[in-house]
Amino acid sequence: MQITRAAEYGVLGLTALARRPLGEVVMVDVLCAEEEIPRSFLGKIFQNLAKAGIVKSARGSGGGFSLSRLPGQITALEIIEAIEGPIAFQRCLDEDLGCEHSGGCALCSLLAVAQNRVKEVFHATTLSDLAGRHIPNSAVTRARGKSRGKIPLAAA
Amino acid sequence: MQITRAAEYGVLGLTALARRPLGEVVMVDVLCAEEEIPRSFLGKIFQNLAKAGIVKSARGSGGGFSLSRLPGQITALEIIEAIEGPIAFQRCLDEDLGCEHSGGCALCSLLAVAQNRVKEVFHATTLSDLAGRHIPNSAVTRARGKSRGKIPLAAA
DNA sequence: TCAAACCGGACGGATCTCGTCCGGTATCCT
DNA sequence: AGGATACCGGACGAGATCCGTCCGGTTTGA
Ligand code: SF4
Ligand code: SF4
Repeated sequence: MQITRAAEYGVLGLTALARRPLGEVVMVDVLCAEEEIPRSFLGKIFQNLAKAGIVKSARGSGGGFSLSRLPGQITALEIIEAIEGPIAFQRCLDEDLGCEHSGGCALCSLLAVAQNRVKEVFHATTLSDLAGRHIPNSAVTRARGKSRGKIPLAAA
Repeated sequence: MQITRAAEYGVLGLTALARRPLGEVVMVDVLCAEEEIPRSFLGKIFQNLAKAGIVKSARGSGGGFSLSRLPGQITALEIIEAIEGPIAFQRCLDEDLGCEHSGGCALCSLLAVAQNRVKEVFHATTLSDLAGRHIPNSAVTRARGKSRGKIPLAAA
């Protein structure tokens, strides 16, 4: 019952991208430094994001990634499903290669509801929402290094 | 992003128990047969349920498990958390040994909401709800064996 | 031509999942 | 008392998944 780190890093990396004007091309090295994510891992994750059409990739020198849409038009659901695959609480809810029991199963009905609730939440949240209430990891660790105290909140 | 089989089996086993009058003592062998669950696995799962106070265990010959409360007073949340541990979408949401970033993280706020949605759903569903809309696995496979067709729905 | 940057798959250690097994203990029956 | 029965609890192990890393290949710009 957990989101993977890949999804977590993906979202974090995208917020770093969303902080910039639309279309600006940024290398994964820069994103990694800002959010303190292992470099080669984020590279791999962004490949999926590119394949899903959420970011555009530019190769060669001066290349990198750029958002392919406005942050307000990218939902958290899209991002997470692009990275983790479709969210499915149970095999019967994903593909129909699930068990034959589906028709009369106590769990299926319960899990279907629960799963749809989280999909709703993820669908209603956009990348710009996320970026808005986010403080980059690098800023957090810098502050912690200096003052060993509270981190000032962005929206407070 | 999945419920484990242990939780699935646990719920299924409990519905089998809930089909009987309150307090009736049933061996795990019987529960397993009804819901077609590996025997030694369900035994292990019911140990957790006993520890959580959801079922009572009776040892020795003629022993087994019995519900310790009315099915209407046992929530799905209880059952699942007894088996899987607390529902936590992310380490920072579980214990406070999470990352220092919590204060300004884009994900924490999103995941906290999503997680609470599923907790609500699980909390609002009781074992009697589940048992009511459930057809035992053994009945399903028997029907499939005979007719190779549709399984009649309980509530339709 | 050369260097920069992504692409894509292979790989490996760590952890978790799904069970099984077995000796121990409590209970009941005779 | 002596079995037989059934849960207890921990160890074990095969397999899958997670978390990254690595490296050779390809595209692009200078
Ligand atoms: S037993 Fe129920 S919840 Fe589990 S896979 Fe089958 S239909 Fe789905
Ligand atoms: S980065 Fe955010 S979501 Fe992830 S563990 Fe830290 S506070 Fe929680």
